[in-house]
Amino acid sequence: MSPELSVILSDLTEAQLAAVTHKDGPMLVIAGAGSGKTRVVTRRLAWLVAQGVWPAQIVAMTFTNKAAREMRERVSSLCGRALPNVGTFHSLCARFLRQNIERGAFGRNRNFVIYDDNEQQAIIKQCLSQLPRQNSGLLHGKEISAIVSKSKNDFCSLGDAIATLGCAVPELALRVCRLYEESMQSCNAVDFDDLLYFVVKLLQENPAVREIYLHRWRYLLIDEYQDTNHLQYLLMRLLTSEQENVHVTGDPDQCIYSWRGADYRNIMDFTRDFPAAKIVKLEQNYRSTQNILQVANSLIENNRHRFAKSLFTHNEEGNRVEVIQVPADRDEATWICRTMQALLQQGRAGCWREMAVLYRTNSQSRTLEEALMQSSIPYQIIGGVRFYDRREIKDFLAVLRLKVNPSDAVALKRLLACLDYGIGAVTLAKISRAAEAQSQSIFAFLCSDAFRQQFCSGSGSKARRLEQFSQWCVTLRDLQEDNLPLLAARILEHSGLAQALIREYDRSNAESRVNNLDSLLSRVHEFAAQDPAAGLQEFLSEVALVADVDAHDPGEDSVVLMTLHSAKGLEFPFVFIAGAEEGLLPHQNADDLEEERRLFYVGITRARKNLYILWSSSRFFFGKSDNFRIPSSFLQELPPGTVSFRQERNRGPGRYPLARGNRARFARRDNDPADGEQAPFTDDVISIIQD
DNA sequence: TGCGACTTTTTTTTT
DNA sequence: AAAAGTCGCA
Repeated sequence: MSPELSVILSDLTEAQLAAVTHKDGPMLVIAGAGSGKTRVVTRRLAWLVAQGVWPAQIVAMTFTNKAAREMRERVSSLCGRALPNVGTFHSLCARFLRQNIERGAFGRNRNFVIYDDNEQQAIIKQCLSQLPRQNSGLLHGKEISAIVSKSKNDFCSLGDAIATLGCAVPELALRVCRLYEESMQSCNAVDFDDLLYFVVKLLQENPAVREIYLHRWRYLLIDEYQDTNHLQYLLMRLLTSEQENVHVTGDPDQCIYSWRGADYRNIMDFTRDFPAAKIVKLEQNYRSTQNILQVANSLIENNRHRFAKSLFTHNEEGNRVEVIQVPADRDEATWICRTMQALLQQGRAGCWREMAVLYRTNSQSRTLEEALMQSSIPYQIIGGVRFYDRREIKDFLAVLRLKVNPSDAVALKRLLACLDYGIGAVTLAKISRAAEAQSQSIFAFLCSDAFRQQFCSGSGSKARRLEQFSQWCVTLRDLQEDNLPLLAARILEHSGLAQALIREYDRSNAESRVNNLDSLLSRVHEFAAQDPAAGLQEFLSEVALVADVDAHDPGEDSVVLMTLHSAKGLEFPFVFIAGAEEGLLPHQNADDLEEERRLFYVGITRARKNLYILWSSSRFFFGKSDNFRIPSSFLQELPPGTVSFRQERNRGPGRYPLARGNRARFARRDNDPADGEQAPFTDDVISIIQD
């Protein structure tokens, strides 16, 4: 055996070895939480390369960039080769469409832009506002996006999607949905779902194109298969040839995205789809203590719809899982901080990054954040407001997008709102109509002489402002530069965004926003360094597809805060699950109790050593306090011998002085013990940790 | 026509 | 508590 191969095959159990050394034909790997799935997947990829498969013939699809990046890095360190086709469903499809979109009849060209949810909503609102007066207000933007998304993810007609989802005004909804698709096309834009939808359409309607890719891509691997939806299933089928070299891995107990169309029946039915499939079950857990695993097992056994599977471990028994009741959400946060500090002081935890707080909703992070700041505990929050969602960043991105794609009406509208030319929605609508009459994009029209004749010939200040804006557009259009970072810098400079920010905000506030603009520029630098051939368009594509979890930096020594959803695939020695209350976990709006249970299961199985589950008798919602919270019904499903329940009666004195208006103080990370705001739980915490 | 002050709604999870 | 949406004034 070559030394390389012996590394690839070292330290594997029999089951893992079977999964790793499977070459041709379909395979299903049912991989329980912590059973070494990532290891199996990366070893198999390296093994295929060692068998002589070209890296370019392997396609591996994941849900997050982080998972893809990790896979690429591990494989390249195992076999020294880079795998070019490892990526998320969305990024691989985006790349495919850049090369092939003009082969389909989608009305888009290769410069298409990807609209995120906010931009999608902007388009939908515009469509809604075009409706006759008496009809406005009958439909919500969210309803429309839900219909559009469902029709693509289920690959069904808009009419069917409307019927399934139910709508008070179905005909009207249908009209708006069609209007939406037209507007997207006229902006040369696609939404997230379109990325996959168009690829599936294209492969279906173009057998010749499909043949090319089947020949090029010989081995298909799909990670987290339990979370695939019908559209992704169709994509998988289209990319699988008669040889059926398709390898999927997943865990039905961790299907937590059914609200996005994920259907765990895909994984259940895999052997029906591919009768020749070999199945490997990985049931030994290498991550958690026996106690944690027992808690997880007995919880998930309450689900009726599942694939029989029971995880076991040879790890030590470990501490009992703690369930703690606190009086209020602030106390929950304080208790967590105190416990974290105690864990570190006692040397039980080696550093901050070994600890994570998981919760059901992003809004829960605020209270936790305040307590962490006050305790001077370094933290990173994953999710909530993304860097790329910040106002000033989106403004900057809008200029870049307009430069690449002059049809981007949403970007144009956004810019008019933030650069104060004093041009509002009404004027823009007028210009838009005039542009349409000339069958030009708005941006192209703004640059034209026709626009100046029509709108700038008057002598008023308005005509002057429009003329100035027209000039601004022309300059933007004509900016030329081969060097990507330099181009971005010149565009920013020309945009006048920084000046507009300084005008709008007081000095200190503007400063951090201008800094954010600069840090976007440095991201362009990093991007260009990584991929020198890439242009603005590639940068924008990548930016549109980054997820919250992708921002998680495991190298940074800080406590991690994130939703239970984002935590899938990660592990931490010490895990705190906050807000285990009825209405929150399970969430009141959830329509599948079993999925909520799986979500809790995912949270529990993230923990290696210690697991703390908290619930609070009162909590702030929508600015009001709910004082009658009851514990999650899931807590009753935990095995009593393995869990210890306790009630924390003390109220943290920190709650009152910190109530409001003191954010600025938190921002300074100085925790002065003399100010009497030390939390009162220290003794209790130590007793918990010692038992 | 544009903008600021007021009122209403919203928070489930995300590529 | 924050964001979005509505209304009315300059």
